[in-house]
Amino acid sequence: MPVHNSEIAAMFDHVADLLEVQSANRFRVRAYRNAANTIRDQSRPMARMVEEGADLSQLPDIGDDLAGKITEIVRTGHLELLDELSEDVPEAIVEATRIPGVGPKRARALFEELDLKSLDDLRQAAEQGRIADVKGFGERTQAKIREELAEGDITERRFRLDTAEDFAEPLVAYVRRIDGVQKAEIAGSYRRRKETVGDLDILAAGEDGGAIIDRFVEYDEVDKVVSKGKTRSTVTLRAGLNVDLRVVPEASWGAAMHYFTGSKAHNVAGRRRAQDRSLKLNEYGLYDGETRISGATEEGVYEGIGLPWIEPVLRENRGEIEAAEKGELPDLIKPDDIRGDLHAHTTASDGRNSLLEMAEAAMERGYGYLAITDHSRSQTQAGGLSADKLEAQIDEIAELNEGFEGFRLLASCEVDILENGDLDFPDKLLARLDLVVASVHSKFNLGEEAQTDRIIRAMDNPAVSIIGHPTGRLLGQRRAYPVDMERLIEAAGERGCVLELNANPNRLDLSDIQCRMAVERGVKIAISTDAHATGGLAHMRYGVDQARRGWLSADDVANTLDWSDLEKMLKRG
DNA sequence: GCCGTTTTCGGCCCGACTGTTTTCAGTCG
Ligand SMILES: Nc1nc2c(ncn2[C@H]2C[C@H](O)[C@@H](COP(=O)(O)OP(=O)(O)OP(=O)(O)O)O2)c(=O)[nH]1
Ligand SMILES: [Mg+2]
Ligand SMILES: [Mg+2]
Ligand SMILES: [Zn+2]
Repeated sequence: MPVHNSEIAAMFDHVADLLEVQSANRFRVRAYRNAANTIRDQSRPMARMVEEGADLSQLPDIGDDLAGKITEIVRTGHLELLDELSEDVPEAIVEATRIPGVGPKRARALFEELDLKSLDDLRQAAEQGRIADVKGFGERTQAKIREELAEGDITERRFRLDTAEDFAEPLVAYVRRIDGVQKAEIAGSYRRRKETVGDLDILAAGEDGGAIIDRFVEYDEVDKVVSKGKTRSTVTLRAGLNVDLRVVPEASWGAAMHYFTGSKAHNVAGRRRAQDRSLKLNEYGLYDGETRISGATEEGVYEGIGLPWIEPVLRENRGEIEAAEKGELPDLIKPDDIRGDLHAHTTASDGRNSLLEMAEAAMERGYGYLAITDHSRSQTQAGGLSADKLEAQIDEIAELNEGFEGFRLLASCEVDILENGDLDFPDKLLARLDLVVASVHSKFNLGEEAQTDRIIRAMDNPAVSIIGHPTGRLLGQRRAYPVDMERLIEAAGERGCVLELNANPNRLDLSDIQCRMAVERGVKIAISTDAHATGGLAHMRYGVDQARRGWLSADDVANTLDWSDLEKMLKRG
């Protein structure tokens, strides 16, 4: 699959950036951005859809023109419009718009007035005091640009959800203690439980926003106050994380939660629905003319635009509004539905706790089972087990199980998928296990087709129950290895294999969209923590949240079954 | 550039903060 959706989307976003610098019609700019989002959200590759002759203009926000441009990109690898725009607009202007407070208009003005060629030119101009000479710019803007560029890195940094929690929980507790704050909640992508967050968005209810914000910016961890008004403020924490605080009267709480939870696309869709009903929706309420008809609760806001309340995890404008309208919202899986964990390590390989300790921790969580999945022999750096050691572990598990009531350890392993798709233990040994998790831990750069073939070949072995962390990505550290997810899912479906949703907040592999595609094709998902210590079992909630973002219900998830049912489900042909 | 059971043309979400502004455009959420 030569051109990926993410690349097509990036090209459309780039077109939008360049058009914006040229002061093109802003709705045309928005059309490219909307199309980019649509493409990014598709589980199927555009390239494959073009190949099949699908009508791309059926996709939301893709019309005949953009369908043609997608086809052009798929066929040629290029977009003529983008090539032309790139000749006319220096890339450095687009780069400059990444400086907070500098948008397309001001970036272009600076580059043209001062005849700049690069970001480094801009930095020098700021240092030499030439920016303040440009009409419409002053000392403050100049100082801000100088500071931002001196700090070096202007690329947007995103934080893992678990990292964000460490900052968010004490901060929202602080906000709740501020005089005059009636209540406060974290909204934004954090409330939607996105795998990474760009910032923290905190909503507070109170009458005197100015006073509340004065206290907010005094928070110990605040490094810089970016902006500060009567209803909203932005600060940067020492860790580099931005925090937006929004303060509204309690009567607007629901509308403001709706607004601040987003996503932006979900908000815009909701506001358009309001328009269609001759109403107006903003963060203060839903209005019929001057009259507020709702706003205190989210339920009231949704009701006013003819919808049931929608779970925050679904608010991405990926069909949830249409589903809500038809009363077809999914019955999302809940943490309580989880009956056990199917991926965990012990001191036998690279874990930090014993079989018994892991078992006790699992029982404490109310589980009926825990699969012990230590590494296989090729994983020498991760303490991979020899065949003998695994045999011994199987016996040890059997012995321990005799002492448990209403709980059992499952004898398993996380067996390496070797380069040719063979497994790292002999079939005879694998046959003794309750289930087998097979994972790729080496040769990430085989190329998409070979990598996909490799994993499918592993699934050809009927011993394989689950494919572990199917893309190998590490959030913020390592990209997924190239793999054809649609083909992988189809193959898993044909073979009765389960795909793992690795719940470690460092992985969350599969993604929300991939989970959704899998269950749409009838493939079950195992939400597994890959715990390397007893504490790791608690990562389950991240996996459940990710599953919810993928529209999964309990029925779609293998480890919502009791072991007796799960055992039957895992049995292959 | 997209879209439409009241439209195939004329709309396109709506509001806060900033800086340099003499009345608001730009940027951002
Ligand atoms: N109506 C409307 N709401 C917006 C717009 N931009 C942002 N919002 C709302 C929805 C967002 O979820 C919320 C917080 O904005 P953020 O920029 O922090 O986005 P979000 O938290 O969704 O993602 P993030 O992980 O921070 O990048 O504000 C907009 O242009 N219009
Ligand atoms: Mg945010
Ligand atoms: Mg924000
Ligand atoms: Zn692994």
